[in-house]
Amino acid sequence: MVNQKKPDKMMNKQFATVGSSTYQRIKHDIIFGDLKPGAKLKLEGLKQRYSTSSSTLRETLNRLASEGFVEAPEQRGFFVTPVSREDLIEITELRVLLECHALEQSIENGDTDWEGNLVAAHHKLHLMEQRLLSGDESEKELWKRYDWEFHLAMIEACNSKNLLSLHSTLYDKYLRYQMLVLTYRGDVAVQEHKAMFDAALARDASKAKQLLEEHIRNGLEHTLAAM
Amino acid sequence: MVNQKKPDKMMNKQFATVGSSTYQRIKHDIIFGDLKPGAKLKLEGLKQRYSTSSSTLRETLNRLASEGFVEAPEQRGFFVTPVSREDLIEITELRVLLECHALEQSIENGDTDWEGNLVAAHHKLHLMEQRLLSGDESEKELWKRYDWEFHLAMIEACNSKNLLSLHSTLYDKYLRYQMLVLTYRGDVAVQEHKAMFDAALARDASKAKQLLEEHIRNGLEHTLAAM
DNA sequence: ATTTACAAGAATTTCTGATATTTTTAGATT
DNA sequence: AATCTAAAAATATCAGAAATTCTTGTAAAT
Repeated sequence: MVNQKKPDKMMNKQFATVGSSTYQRIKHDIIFGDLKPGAKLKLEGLKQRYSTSSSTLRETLNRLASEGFVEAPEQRGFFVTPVSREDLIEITELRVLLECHALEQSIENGDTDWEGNLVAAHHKLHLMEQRLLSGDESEKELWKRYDWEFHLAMIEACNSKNLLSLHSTLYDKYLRYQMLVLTYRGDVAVQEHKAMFDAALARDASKAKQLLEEHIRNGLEHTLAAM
Repeated sequence: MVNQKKPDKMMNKQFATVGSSTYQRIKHDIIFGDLKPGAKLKLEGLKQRYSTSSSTLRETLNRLASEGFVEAPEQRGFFVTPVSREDLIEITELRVLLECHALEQSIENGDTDWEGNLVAAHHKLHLMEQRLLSGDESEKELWKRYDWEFHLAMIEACNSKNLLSLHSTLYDKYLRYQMLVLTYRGDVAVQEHKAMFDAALARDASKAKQLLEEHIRNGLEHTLAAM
């Protein structure tokens, strides 16, 4: 007999509650630019757009405000956090600091599972990059997902939930800037990924860190130039 | 509790809205242990305790959840985030990483205002430490405020709002652990503060970083031993 | 004795609607 | 152009109720 505990709930497993679904959707729309930087977020409008009530919306917006995707000046409502060159530079510097540190720890602690996961993540990213190089730019979201999963796989064995959590938020903030300029660095980025991947598997933490730092900084230059 | 003073025209209004006041109060009660780690936060009870409605409370708890002071498992309500040795170690490592980096930047960029602020902050901290050494442990909140203001003054010229914001949250999390064991390291900490202060004023970034790292790690050992 | 099943009760999530307060706007005045 | 004020818009807060989910105690089954 197949063991199916709760077949009816498994369908809606993706987003259990209206609250978390709304959170995901608004965050997505901010990161992918559907909600423009600086835009006023009027409760009335959002109620319509996301088919939900003001209580749920205010909870969501408060969460996003505390993460830095939304600004909530006292008694003046909510705004999408504006973008700026300075902010992008700050975000990037922090990402270099945290991600490099996490990478070092991860390379030190990573076990066989970590390696396996990393190989898989790099493979999937590489396949996607081939498609992008051949001109198929149709699936930006998928591309960024694989990029995220690769970077996460690299640092996942760092042994610090707090660090992974901070890094995840930073990555999302960086991602918004990337989506804003919306260009692909092409073959260069592919090679950088491959080099980092090799250094990590070879457990060469020092080299991996250096490559990662260059990779992130190159991305910054590319994005700054396009702003 | 970390408290930014706002030199506004309306100083008499400590907290403008019910929401922000409730936020401050609950955060304070978590950090200072009035709301115990792991405790269930029942809406009914909180409504009474903080004299506010469930909407406002849910907004507040969502914010605190996103900062990591509260856990909000889906459809099971809210809990004060539990404590653990591992978490304390993670927090400490992150604080070393971020605060040392910020200190380096700050020493590099700090101008005359920065120096003046730092001198003042260290002076106030030092006065308070003298009182503590002479046995007057009556004002722990004040002591921690001066400690915070000193550490903040050290890194305030780092030129990164994002970094200062992350650091502030980390400091608060670390503070909860300190308040949990509630002991004073005494003369040793006083000397560490003085040495860091001198190195920072002398613009010796490398030495200041090293001293800061030791200072934070010594605090960790002290807290771990008392847990 | 331990596990399973299920119904009653408790708690949470979500929504509606109402009120007080504050901010924004638009028009009038200087 | 700058300022003031009244009206309109938006926000913050609250109370309460419906729907859903979780918890728990008790009975039934293994």
